[in-house]
Amino acid sequence: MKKYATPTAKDIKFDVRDNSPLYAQLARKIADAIRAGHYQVDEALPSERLLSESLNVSRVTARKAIDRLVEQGLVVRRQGSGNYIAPRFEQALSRLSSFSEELSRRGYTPTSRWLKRAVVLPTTDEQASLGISASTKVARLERLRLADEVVMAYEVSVLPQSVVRRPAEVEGSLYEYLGRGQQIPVRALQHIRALNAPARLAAQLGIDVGQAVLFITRVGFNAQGKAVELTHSYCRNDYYDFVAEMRRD
Amino acid sequence: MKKYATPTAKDIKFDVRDNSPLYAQLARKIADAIRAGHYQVDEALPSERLLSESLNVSRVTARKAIDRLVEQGLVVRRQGSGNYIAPRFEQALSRLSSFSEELSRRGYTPTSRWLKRAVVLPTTDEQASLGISASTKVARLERLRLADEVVMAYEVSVLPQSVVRRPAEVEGSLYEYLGRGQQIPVRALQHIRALNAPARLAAQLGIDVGQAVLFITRVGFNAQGKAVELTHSYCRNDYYDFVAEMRRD
DNA sequence: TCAAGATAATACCAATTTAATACCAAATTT
DNA sequence: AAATTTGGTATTAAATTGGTATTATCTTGA
Repeated sequence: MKKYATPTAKDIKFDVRDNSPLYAQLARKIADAIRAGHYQVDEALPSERLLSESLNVSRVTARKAIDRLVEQGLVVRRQGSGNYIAPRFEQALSRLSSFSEELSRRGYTPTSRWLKRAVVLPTTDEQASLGISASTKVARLERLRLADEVVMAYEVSVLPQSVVRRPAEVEGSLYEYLGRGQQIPVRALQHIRALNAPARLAAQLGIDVGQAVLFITRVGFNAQGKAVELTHSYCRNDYYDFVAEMRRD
Repeated sequence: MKKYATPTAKDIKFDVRDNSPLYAQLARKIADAIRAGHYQVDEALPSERLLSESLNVSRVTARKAIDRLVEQGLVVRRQGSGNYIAPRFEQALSRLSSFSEELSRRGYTPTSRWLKRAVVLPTTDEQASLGISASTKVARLERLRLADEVVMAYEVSVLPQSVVRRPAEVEGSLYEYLGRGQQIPVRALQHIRALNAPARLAAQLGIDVGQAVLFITRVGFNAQGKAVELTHSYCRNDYYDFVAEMRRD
């Protein structure tokens, strides 16, 4: 059998106790490797022949495995070229920076007025977003965000207690605090919506009731892909706007 | 025809574990170098011949790699002069997709109800955003955007007439139309704000006056870095939300 | 038990990439 | 203005890659 310089199939192994079809096992192994980040987006998988030879299966088997990955949207085929890792997470990439960092870069002085820093039990929404059980305690951080003494946003952050042991110690930048524990989010999904400010929020932001505000929900993931942060931001729209640079690829 | 005599470039791999074509690997390598700040904006890359000789690949391969960088908007070509790092490059990356593309990907059927497709003179704002003179005519496209027959957004796009000669011919996806003329935006700056819907907009979107809507202003740039699109979108917030994935780098 | 479907192997087909070569066109340098 | 350098384009051969049809075998369920 032909040997290759490196583990071509990138650590794909078969489980002898698994009696599901070979191609299904192979598909699962490759999918795991992709999700574990062993391949970059747009990188080619080993060719079907290479895969089949290095794993000692027929090419059709390897091919069927890849078929499954294509169905799952993990891989795209290109005849004559290869099978490529499909763009993940809709490939929407953008620089992730915290409120503090963003404002500092623009020359403002960011401050916080703390409303709450406590360890509590999570709501069901928070359990779902963070992937934790009902009994896993979380740190809940509520504060007003100010730029040069002007209230810009009301923000609620919820993080597993394992990530923020002593919430009261968080002072300025949450990300700065997290960075020390290697739990800083490297990826986040943000949902951006508009919202008519209800009475309590309006009072806190110092705006009229019903005024449109940006409502941003962010789930941040650490380097291991674990959700470590759920933040709801209610941003005054007249002082702050959200800028995104986008690219086509 | 000469046989691949010398150590064929096929054996040269920048990353032995990467099965991607050579030019793709090279493109990624150069892109990484650019992002790492090894080149200044406006600085020339090594010439194609120099690149190919120093890396022992054919000029076509080096050229294809650069092609990819140009498509990504990282590099601009100047015949007779060289390939230069594109201006205004920032590391904030996010996938740029049009309304149509976004909805299609989510399984909706996007349609448009056209309100206006005309060639007119630009407003001063539009002149500034697109970098054109007061006498340069523009195509103004106004439409309601629908997903599965439900009004999702009201959108106004303004483009230089040189880019859209016959506005009335634009039917579905604007980007699809632009793609044929090689003027498709590869980069865009979006400002996202919240807005209380004024009467006219509310009527068009079928919502109450004062209801919060997402107001998105987008300036799109083509591969040469020229502004080719200015689009204002007023999005119903209850049906559509804007999702952005962000990364730290 | 036996037939239908799933699974796997083999062989051949078609698209694409790589590469080499030659030459054109635009910009820069001398 | 001429020479040089740079990107732009076209053509062709060979190698590589995915695409597909066929067949044998195994598994599954009526």
